[in-house]
Amino acid sequence: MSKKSPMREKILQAAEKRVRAAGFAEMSFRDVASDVGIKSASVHYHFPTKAELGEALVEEYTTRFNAFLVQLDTEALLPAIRSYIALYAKALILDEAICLCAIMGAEAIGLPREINEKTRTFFEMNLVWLENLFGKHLGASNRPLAAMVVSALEGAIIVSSASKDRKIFDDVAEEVIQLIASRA
Amino acid sequence: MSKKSPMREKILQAAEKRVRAAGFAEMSFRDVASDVGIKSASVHYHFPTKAELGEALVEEYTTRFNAFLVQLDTEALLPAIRSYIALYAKALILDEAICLCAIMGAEAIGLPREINEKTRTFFEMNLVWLENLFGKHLGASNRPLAAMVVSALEGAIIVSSASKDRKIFDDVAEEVIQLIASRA
DNA sequence: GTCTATAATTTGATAGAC
DNA sequence: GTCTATCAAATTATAGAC
Repeated sequence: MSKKSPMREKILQAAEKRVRAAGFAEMSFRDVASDVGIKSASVHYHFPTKAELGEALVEEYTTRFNAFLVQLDTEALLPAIRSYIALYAKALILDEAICLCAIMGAEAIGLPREINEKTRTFFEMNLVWLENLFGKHLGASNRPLAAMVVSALEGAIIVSSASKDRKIFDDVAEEVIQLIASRA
Repeated sequence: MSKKSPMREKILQAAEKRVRAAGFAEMSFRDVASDVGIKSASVHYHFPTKAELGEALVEEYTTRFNAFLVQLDTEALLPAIRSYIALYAKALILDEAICLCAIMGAEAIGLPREINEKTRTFFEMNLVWLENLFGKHLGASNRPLAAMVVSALEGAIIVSSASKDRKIFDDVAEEVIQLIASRA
C-alpha cells in the first residue's frame, strides 16, 4: 500500500516524531520540511493534505506495531507480555515520546474522521492480540484483562512522560506482569 | 488565589471543554470568546496570554479534583476506590472528554514550562493520595500500585474515548477494583 | 521532485475608544 | 470590561517554473 520513496519515509519519520512530542495540531508542514531539508510545498507533493499525512502516520505506525506483535506469538505467556511491555518502554525511553495513537486519540475531536477510525483500529488490534494471547495460555479470552493491560501501559507512558519520571512506567510494567502472573 | 469574576469562570469552563476535546493547541481565543459571547480581545483582559490561560486551567482543574479527593478520605478502602474511579468515569461519560492533564501531558513538549510543572503536580497529587489510602488500609504505602491505578484509569479514558466504547473503561474500572481487593 | 511565489485563513496579541 | 480595528506571524494549500 505505502510507496517506498525515501523522502516520503523521511517525512513520515520526522512528522511522527513531532506529533508524538507535541501533538498533531502542533506539527506543521514547514517544521517537518525543515527537518528533512526540503520546502513545505514539496511536502505537499508526497502528502497533498495534512489529513492524508496524518492517516499515513497512523497506518504506518499500526503496521509496524503489528509486525512486532506477530513475532511474539511463538513465545510463552510471560515472555510474550514482557516483550509486549518492551514495545511501550521503547516508545517512552528510546523514542522519548508517547504513543502516536494515544495523542491522536486524545485530540480526536479536532481530527478528521479517517484518522479517528485508524486510531481506533490500532487499539482494537492491541486488544485482540492480548485476548488471543490470554485465550491460548489462560484458557479464556478475557477482554477486560486485555483492556486493563493496554490502558495501564498507554496511561503509564503519558503519566511517566509528563512527570519526567521513568520509574512510574517501570512500576506499572512490573504491576502488569504480576497481575497476569496471578491469573496464570 | 483565583478571582471569582463570573466571566473569568465562564471562559475557564469553555476553554477547558475545548482543550479536553481537541487539545491545548487547538483551543483558540476566538473560539472560546465565541463560546461565552464576547470578543477575543476581551478574553485577553482576563488572561493576558494563552500560556496564562493554560496555567489557570490546570491549576483550577487540580484544585477541583483535590477537593473531591479530600472528601473521600473518610471512606473505607473499596468505597473510596469506587468513588475515585467515579471521578474518572464522570470525566469520560458526563463531560464526554478526556482528563485535562492527560492531554496537557501528551502535548507537553509544545507547552510552556509552567504548564508542564502544574501538570506534573496533578499526577503527583493523585499518586500521593492513593499511596496514603493504601498506607492507611493496607498497612504499606505501595507507590507502584498507586502508579498502576492512575495509569490504568488515565489510559482507559483515552482508549475508551478514542474507540467510542464505554465498555472498555468499565472493564478497566472493574479490573482496578479487583486488583486492589486482591491486595486487601 | 523540488523550487519560488503567493493566496487565503487563522492565530495570539496590542492600542485605544467607550 | 468589552468593544473595534489592526498587526505580525504562522498555517494549509495551490500554481507554475525548473
